[in-house]
Amino acid sequence: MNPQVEDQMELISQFYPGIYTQLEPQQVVLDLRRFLKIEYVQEKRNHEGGERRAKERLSSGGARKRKLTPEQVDLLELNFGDEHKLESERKDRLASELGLDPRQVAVWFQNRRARWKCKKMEEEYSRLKTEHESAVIEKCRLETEVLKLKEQLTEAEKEKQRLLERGEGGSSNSASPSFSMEAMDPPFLWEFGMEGLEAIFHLPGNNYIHGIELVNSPYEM
DNA sequence: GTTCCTAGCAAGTTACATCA
DNA sequence: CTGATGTAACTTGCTAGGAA
Repeated sequence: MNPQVEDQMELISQFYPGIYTQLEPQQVVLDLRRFLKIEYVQEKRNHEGGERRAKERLSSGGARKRKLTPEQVDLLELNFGDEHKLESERKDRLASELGLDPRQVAVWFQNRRARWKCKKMEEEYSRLKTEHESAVIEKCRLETEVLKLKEQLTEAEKEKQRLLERGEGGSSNSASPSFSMEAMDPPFLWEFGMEGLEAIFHLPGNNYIHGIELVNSPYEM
């Protein structure tokens, strides 16, 4: 038998006399470590505390994983609803009321806090996801609007160019090749009537814009 | 001030019960 | 029987308080 197993057997024989004698030592060590979870290595740092806890666990039933009754869970949930933290006094009182080990109550609260946090994170994720999706939709809508406006701007500029060319052809006093509001005398504009003006400055949906400002728009291609 | 012990917690993991 | 799921119990690493 290797020294470590020997040590473990000694430890086990102290706590659980009579149990190991009927079985192979290796099997006893494996089984007891499995079912009673004797933290041999960890107990080195806190040996006495570990022994005490191991004994407490054995005295309170030994076997692990006992499903709590609905009544026990109800009372625990009720207490958790009041306060997520569990001070020592409340833990002992609850354990006594429920007929459980105080450690079980502590473990239940730890697990319950973990589940609560997990659920909160899921809710937060869901909320952020919805927000993100709304933002993406709004971004698409705005991009589409920008495209439409660019098209309208292009059309307006083409129309402006056509009008300028017609103006140049019919009048010899217009020397400036570039378009500007200042360069256009009111009589010149009025020559084309209201239809000509609207072709330049009117946008569908009652959106009137300033031609010059749109030319310098940040959305310009 | 330092060391040791104890208790509690979060995060991650394991083991078991239950169900489809 | 088996895989998925929920959860009790455990492990690890850390912190804090009290006693020696």
